[in-house]
Amino acid sequence: MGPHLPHANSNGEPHPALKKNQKLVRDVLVASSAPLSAYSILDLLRDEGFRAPLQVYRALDKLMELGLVHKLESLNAFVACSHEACEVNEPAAFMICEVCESVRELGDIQLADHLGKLAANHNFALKHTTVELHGRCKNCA
Amino acid sequence: MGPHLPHANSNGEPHPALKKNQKLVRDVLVASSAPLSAYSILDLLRDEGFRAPLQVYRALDKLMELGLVHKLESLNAFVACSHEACEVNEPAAFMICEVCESVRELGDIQLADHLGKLAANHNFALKHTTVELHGRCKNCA
DNA sequence: AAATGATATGTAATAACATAACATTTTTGG
DNA sequence: CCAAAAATGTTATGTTATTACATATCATTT
Ligand SMILES: [Zn+2]
Ligand SMILES: [Zn+2]
Ligand SMILES: [Zn+2]
Ligand SMILES: [Zn+2]
Repeated sequence: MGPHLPHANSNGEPHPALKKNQKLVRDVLVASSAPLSAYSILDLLRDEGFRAPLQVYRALDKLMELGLVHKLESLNAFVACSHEACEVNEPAAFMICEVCESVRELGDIQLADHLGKLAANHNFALKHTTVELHGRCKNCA
Repeated sequence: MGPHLPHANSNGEPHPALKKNQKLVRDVLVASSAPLSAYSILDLLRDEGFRAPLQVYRALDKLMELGLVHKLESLNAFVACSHEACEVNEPAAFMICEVCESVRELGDIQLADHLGKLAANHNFALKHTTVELHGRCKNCA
């Protein structure tokens, strides 16, 4: 706890407020080509001092809140956001390859629109959508 | 094959081949207004002789294969199909109320179409889609 | 009827995913 | 500096799902 902290934000980081654990978790997700489970992340961060699942889940919760990470419900796994951060404008869909495990995050306006109208037609107040497409990617077809 | 098998289907059942456990599991799902976790189903079937999770999971696997039951990935829970059985024509989407836990299964052709084209545009061989809408239903808004 | 093979079921143990509860440290704002 | 708030560390526990192996049931073949 040095007296004269440089005190971040002098840099151009889009999300300067990330804490140590949050940054570590985000980094392993960004570096990974496939989605990672919370426990995989835990294993990858043992050397950085991680000991318990909660350290991972707490970081993930915050990162998801910031739109920097998304959860793939059908895999119980997590991916870094492909964009700067989705935040308000939610991701529309994920295409998940069952062979190479690659994930592509799509921001299809028309799809979001369609789902919005679908909900409206049923007087359903839409809060959050989960759209996950499983199959084989271009390379693995 | 056997000489004189009555060979089911003399009755009007859409899926005559259901085994005892499969029928029990299906019945509790049909009777439930909310989706049920596998362990809830297990508890509900203690009196019928169920003792272990696998009895439930095996029945669920078969029922899902037949299109009689669907899994809600975002809840880790299961619902009976609202139709006779989805089988080939997959369900398009589920609207899930966060208040009353009601689930409405939708078979929106246009949505299925849109997702199909989206996949095709990316040379993605689509096998299965998960679309789950979270929010508040008409009654709970 | 007896043997076979395929499917369904029973049971115990364990793996995988996630949260509760509480103590301690760090950060932040006055 | 100080108090409040946020983040972290740690243990224990809860929840969801699968592996492994034994047994039973039923249709076909001998
Ligand atoms: Zn995103
Ligand atoms: Zn692939
Ligand atoms: Zn259905
Ligand atoms: Zn409702």
